[in-house]
Amino acid sequence: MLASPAVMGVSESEYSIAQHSNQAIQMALSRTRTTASTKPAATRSNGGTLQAAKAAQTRSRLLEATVRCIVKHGYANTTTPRVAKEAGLSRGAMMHHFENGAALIKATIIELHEKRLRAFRRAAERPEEHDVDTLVETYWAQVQKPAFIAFHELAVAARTDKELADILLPLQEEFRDRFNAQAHALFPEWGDSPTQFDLAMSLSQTIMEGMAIAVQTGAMDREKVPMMLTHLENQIRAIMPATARATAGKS
Amino acid sequence: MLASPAVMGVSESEYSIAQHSNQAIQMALSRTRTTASTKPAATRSNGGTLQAAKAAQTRSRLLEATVRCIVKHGYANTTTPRVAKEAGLSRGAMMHHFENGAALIKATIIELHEKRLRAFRRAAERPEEHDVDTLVETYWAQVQKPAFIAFHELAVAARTDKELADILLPLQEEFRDRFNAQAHALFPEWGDSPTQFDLAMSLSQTIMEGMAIAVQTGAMDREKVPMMLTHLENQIRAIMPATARATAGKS
DNA sequence: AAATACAATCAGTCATGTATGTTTTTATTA
DNA sequence: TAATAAAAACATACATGACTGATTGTATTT
Repeated sequence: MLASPAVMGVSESEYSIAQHSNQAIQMALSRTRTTASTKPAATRSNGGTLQAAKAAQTRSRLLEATVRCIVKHGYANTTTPRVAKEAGLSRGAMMHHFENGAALIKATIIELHEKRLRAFRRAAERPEEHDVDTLVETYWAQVQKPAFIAFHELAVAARTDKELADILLPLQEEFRDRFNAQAHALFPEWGDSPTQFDLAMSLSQTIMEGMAIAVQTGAMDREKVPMMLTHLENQIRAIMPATARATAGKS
Repeated sequence: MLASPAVMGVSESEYSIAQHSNQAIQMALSRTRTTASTKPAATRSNGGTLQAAKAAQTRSRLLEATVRCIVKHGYANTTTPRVAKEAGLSRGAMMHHFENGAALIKATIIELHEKRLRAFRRAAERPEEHDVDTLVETYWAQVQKPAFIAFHELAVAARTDKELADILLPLQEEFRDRFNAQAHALFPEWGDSPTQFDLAMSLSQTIMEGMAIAVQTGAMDREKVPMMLTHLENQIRAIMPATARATAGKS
């Protein structure tokens, strides 16, 4: 709706730059290739052949470019030419790896989803940082990263885009479930208080995700964040069952 | 990006229906006109002339249609032909009232902004309903209405759209200020506890707005809403200064 | 040589802004 | 007061630019 044509049109020179950087990447890849033949397992993760490795790398570059585009320009302005440019590839080459835009988006969503779950798992694998404060700050850091921003951008778009919703909603449900499972593993002490646990989890997610969006969209001042996080931490400790308070609480 | 061309094309018949309903409205307006000449102040709110009333009505129809489009199809798919169709008007007629898409969006934002503030003021003007529970439920009802959904849709789009941001961000700041002023008027008892007041306000907005978005986008189950609202209400009462607890609290 | 990665080009569709008609309302005056 | 010119509301048509999917062509790998 509100997009001035002059701004939309990308200059020819910019395209050339992209093409140029593309060639640079190609050269770098060629060099990698010659050395890679001696250690196949490292780069040849997929089919074992060189082309497969190249394809996998290009695919991954495209997915990363898609996420960058969504974060920088929004989902609506993430067009196939733009992603190709961002990846330093021609659109034709891109269409070779993903038969259409929908395929690219779908692959990106799945990749994003797994990225978020991996990040969450890594956080869980640090038993020395299982106190409430650290976990809150860790999740707060997460919701400010590109993966979450892109995910929210997609979630908003999916509200009015059935095709997107069909891909995204099942994944969101899976994320919620796995998120909950991880959280249970993190806090075995809450096992006998499922209601409180549920409240603490919902509260954490709502406040931190809501705040991240509010700050991103200018609905809230950044200055209020520390106050809110501190309050949330205290709240979680207050909700916590007395048995757990000794192990995970600090206050 | 992900929009199948077949779905995008709107059938001819739908357009005809819009045209027809348009004529119906015109006829209704004509009838109003003959009677309106006896009581000019009612319908001729603007310049006093009949055309002015007609223009105002059409303008308002266009703004409402824009909001409906944003809510139904998302900001990105809110195109000028779509809005015109939704309003039952030709695109040319629409361009007569708003010289371009930007003007329409800007007017819509201002209208939305004032609508939200009016709704908030109405809530404030009921001294009999100034207890915490009622206020929370009132605001919760607000953030589920089209005005808030559209506003969020615009806020997300503005993150990556400078032109939109230039219109929206100043208005958002104004909204925050007016919102705060209204809230102060609502709770004079908190006057001597600005820090607590700030926390209670931020908490309320973050939780309810965040939850509304989360529910809308499928990130959260609707079932968890009552639990969260109850908790928020209790929280506000806990944060409240002791002097106020007697008047506005229910415990 | 067959297949795969990649590039370039084309036709179709849609949105945007603008220019040009048509009808209705308002103002003016005979 | 009836006729009419000016203005405003509304409709239609056109030119431009962008994205999409598809086709065709080239170089590299197997």
